[in-house]
Amino acid sequence: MEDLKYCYKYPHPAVTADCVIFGFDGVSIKVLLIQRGIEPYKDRWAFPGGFVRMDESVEECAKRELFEETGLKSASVEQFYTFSDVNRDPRERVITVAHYALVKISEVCGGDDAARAQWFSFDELPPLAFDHDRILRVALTKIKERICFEPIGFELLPEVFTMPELQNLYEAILGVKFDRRNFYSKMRKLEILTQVGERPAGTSSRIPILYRFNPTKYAELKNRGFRLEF
Amino acid sequence: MEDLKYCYKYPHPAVTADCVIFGFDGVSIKVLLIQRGIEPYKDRWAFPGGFVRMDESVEECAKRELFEETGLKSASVEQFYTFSDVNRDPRERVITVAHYALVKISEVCGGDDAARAQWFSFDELPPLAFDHDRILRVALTKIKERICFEPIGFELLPEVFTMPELQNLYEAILGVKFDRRNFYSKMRKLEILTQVGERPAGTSSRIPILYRFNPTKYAELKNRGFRLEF
DNA sequence: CCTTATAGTGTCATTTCGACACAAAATTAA
DNA sequence: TTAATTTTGTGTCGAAATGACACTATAAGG
Repeated sequence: MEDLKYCYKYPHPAVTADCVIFGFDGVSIKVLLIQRGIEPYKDRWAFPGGFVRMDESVEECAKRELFEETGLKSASVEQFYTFSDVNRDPRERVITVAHYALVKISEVCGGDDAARAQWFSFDELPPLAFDHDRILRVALTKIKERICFEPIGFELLPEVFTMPELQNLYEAILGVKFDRRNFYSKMRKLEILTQVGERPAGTSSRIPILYRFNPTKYAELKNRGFRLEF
Repeated sequence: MEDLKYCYKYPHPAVTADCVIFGFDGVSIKVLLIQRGIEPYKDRWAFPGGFVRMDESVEECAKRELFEETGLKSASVEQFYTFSDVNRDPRERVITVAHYALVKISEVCGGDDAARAQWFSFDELPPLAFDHDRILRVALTKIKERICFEPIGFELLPEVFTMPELQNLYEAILGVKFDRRNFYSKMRKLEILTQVGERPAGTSSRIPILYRFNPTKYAELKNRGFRLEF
């Protein structure tokens, strides 16, 4: 018999923090999953996550687990929903605060810490542990909502990117197609992009222009209040 | 010494569900608070809420506590954020899943169950217990975001209401002023309002037209996908 | 009875949105 | 090598939406 040394007058649920990690490879959105090494759901794929310690908030827990299990240090870890169905974990009552993180996919491709971590696109998802399929669906919904208020795309793209890449990202997240020319002018009007280097030729070329996200301009824009319409 | 009969191998936080209840009296937004009868923060005002039982989800808990403490049975109870700062409760580690509810203010004015419940507007708020002032600020932010996607106003207004009332509600929530005439045409174009009865006079009168929210029309609109712009 | 405040409606200029065509350079195929 | 194709960047133009604004009628208040 194990020693049960933490005792309470009333029953307490366990609390975990899980982390849905989104990446973008230039074409489609990916999710980072970890293959479980222990029961329950041994060998099934799941989101990084773990039990909340008594000296950390759930956000801190999510960041810690993210780092421990994937080596990632992402600033943009944000909770989006708390899943509390009574039987969502077969071991005991576990309530999980689900977070999402947006990372540049290059930061984790060298899987040193992340021996059992792997990127999946949505059309090749393996069966997930626990209720993680539901968590993923909710995460996607929240991301879609958020992209209309904040240019979260720039956390998914490399430092320097092209306009077609940015459009692909928006199309992949929202699941729609945009007119390329209208997307260009809309983005240019926001004035949150800085052109990097010179355009290769005089007027137009097939080599795309490189851009960088301009956080200063974005802060100004956000202060004025705005809405990204798509 | 009390009997501590629920024991675990690892420490578990307590989990509560709190409920920020919004109402609207035709002029300004109100919050329903309950005066605490016990320590800690005895006699301070707080949101209805309580500990999550092992056989209920946090949403069920929020609805149950809401009913037990105010007599309200509101369908629109929705979680919006989980607060997990380590020392937010002096008794023990308590993580709370915060919800908000939108209710018609008339449903609770007869305070039978709610002896210690009282509506407050934002400019006359008493000091709140725990971190409930922070919870309220976050709740307000979430409500503002949501009103742009769903016509939540109708859960706050009586069954039958006037256009000026509806505009006052939007202005109170978003904290801005709209041009009355533009607001009218924008609302009329949505086609989610049904006129109730006849207009008093031939062309214009000072007696406002009564409207009712049309859930069928709204469902159609929502299926098409839409955005309330303000 | 007169003044004031509020309710309803429509106009019009400006801006935005969304469909669309063209030219230049790189890639691919022949 | 040459021609066809793909990709990138930019501008136009009509339709639709936005936002400022004026007028009339009636109820309320003094």
